[in-house]
Amino acid sequence: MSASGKTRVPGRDALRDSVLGDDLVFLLARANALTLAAANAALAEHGLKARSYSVLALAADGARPTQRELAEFLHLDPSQVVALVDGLEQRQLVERRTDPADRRANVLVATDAGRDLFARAQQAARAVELGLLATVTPEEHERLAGLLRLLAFPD
Amino acid sequence: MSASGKTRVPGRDALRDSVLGDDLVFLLARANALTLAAANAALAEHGLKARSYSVLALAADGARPTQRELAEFLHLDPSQVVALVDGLEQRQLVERRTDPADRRANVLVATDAGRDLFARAQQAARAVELGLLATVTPEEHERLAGLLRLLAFPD
DNA sequence: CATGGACCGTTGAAAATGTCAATCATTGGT
DNA sequence: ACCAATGATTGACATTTTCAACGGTCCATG
Repeated sequence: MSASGKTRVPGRDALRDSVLGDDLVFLLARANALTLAAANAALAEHGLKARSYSVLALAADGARPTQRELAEFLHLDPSQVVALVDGLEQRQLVERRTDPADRRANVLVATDAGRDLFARAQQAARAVELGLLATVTPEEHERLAGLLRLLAFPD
Repeated sequence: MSASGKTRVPGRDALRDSVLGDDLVFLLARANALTLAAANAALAEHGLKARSYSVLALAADGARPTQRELAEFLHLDPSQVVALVDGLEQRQLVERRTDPADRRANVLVATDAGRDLFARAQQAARAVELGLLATVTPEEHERLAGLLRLLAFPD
């Protein structure tokens, strides 16, 4: 062989060096897909997916979000939140409490069991995240999170 | 008022400061959703979505990818690639050529019209990307791309 | 050179997600 | 007291994802 010590499959990495290799939207989509798959796999043993994990997380740390707020924050349709909360409530991980300040709204609160499960699931989630970024310094890890926050919450 | 000069809606940003605010998987999902929506909106005037744009991009820069390679690279099921290519081929933006080296495989090539459209769409796509990261230095922009590549292509 | 297992693209169906409109109960402004 | 606006819910519909099966082609064996 000629040039360098690269271990690249011919067809595959010609694509990686193509126009899309610099396309942020594409990189984001692909990174998200892989990352999501890893997270779902890790959360499966707790009976959760990334979605239900997120809802449980927000219920578990006492923010007392309404379903509307959940929908906005998770970028979901309110009807999807209904289904998600239904699932968690049936498993007694979470309770709907009508907001005393606005009786149309339901506020989400985690049960003890919910907090327990979340604590365990969170460990798994953190392990995945560290595994994904194992090759990167903690500073870069945090920098990535910061830049993603900019994209995720454009004020 | 009391503490700081923050302009935060009470309910909304309590969530942002919750556990999920540091969760890479969540940030990635949300950033991806917003970014994808912006890209789709911008590409719509060219009759494309992020998906078809990606396929067209890979066909247009002469990498001559097979559909299998496309599927792997775009993290899609081969059957989805069929539909995507069907659409582009019907619009005469792309051609299927059976790979002379392996007559099972189709190689994708952009037509002149396809390259033209891609050139225009690419400008729109770049504008979106710059708009999304307008508040960030070019160095940080590139750093973000680099970190996302790590997640998107874990070798 | 014949054969069989693996691979490519295609099809079709099933499951999961995303999107939307209509409804009921409640709220808050006038 | 009224009425437009809002939160949750339901049900319908479109889109996306995932999977299994198939015909055509390749290639490593015998």
